[in-house]
Amino acid sequence: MGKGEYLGEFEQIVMIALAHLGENAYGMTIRGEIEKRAGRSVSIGAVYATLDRLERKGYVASWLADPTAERGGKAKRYFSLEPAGIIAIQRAREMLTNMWEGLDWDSHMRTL
Amino acid sequence: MGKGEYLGEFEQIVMIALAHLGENAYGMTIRGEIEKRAGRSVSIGAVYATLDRLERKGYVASWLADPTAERGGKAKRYFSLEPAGIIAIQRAREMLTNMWEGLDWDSHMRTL
DNA sequence: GCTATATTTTCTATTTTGTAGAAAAAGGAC
DNA sequence: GTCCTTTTTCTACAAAATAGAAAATATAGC
Repeated sequence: MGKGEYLGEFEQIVMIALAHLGENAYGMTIRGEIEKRAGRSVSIGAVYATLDRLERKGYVASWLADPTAERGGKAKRYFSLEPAGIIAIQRAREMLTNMWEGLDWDSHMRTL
Repeated sequence: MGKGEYLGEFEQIVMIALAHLGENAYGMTIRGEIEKRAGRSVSIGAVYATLDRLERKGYVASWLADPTAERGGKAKRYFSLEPAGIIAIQRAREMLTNMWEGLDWDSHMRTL
């Protein structure tokens, strides 16, 4: 895609989920947030692969947390939005808004 | 992607452009509409590749027109949205709306 | 008819995204 | 130490995005 200039569909979804979760964003909660809001099941592998790509692009940051004493398990890796990521997701949103703007959608509804 | 269950980012853009253009949607005008609204330059190859994919999925239909006497050139291939396409693009829009809904975006603006 | 020119679509190749799911880590409980 | 539980890693592959040169094909002029 040129050089990854624009956010893909799933990348957008992941970033918005991150924004909603705030301090509590890590693999499993991110996946849950997406399933809840988008009403769409996603594999955990898809979430991490996307998160890794987003991190490489400088849109999100991650760090390992100390293991909490909740009940065992590997340490969580938390994620947060980086300034560049916030700009990117805003841009993606605006672009879509501009695309939809002024559409006389009803004229297409006849076909339904 | 499962089995192409969801629309990709550019697929959405192309379909919305199609909706705006109505009767006058063919390769070149679609590309122009995207550049105008999304403010993003796209190669003609990207447009057609996406249109072909969308047609294979049954989201858009296309047909060759008689060559108009405007000034030579190959016959135009017009495109239009199919009912299934309209449903798909609506769904994609709703999904994104649900993702954005209720986001306390300001709390993230601090970083900017 | 031939040539130049304009318009639009095709084709080919490659990179980036999207996706799944099994395997690996690693801490707590007993 | 062995067995759960939670979470991340890894591997492999399918689909989407993208570019741009090449091919088609019609009109105009001579």
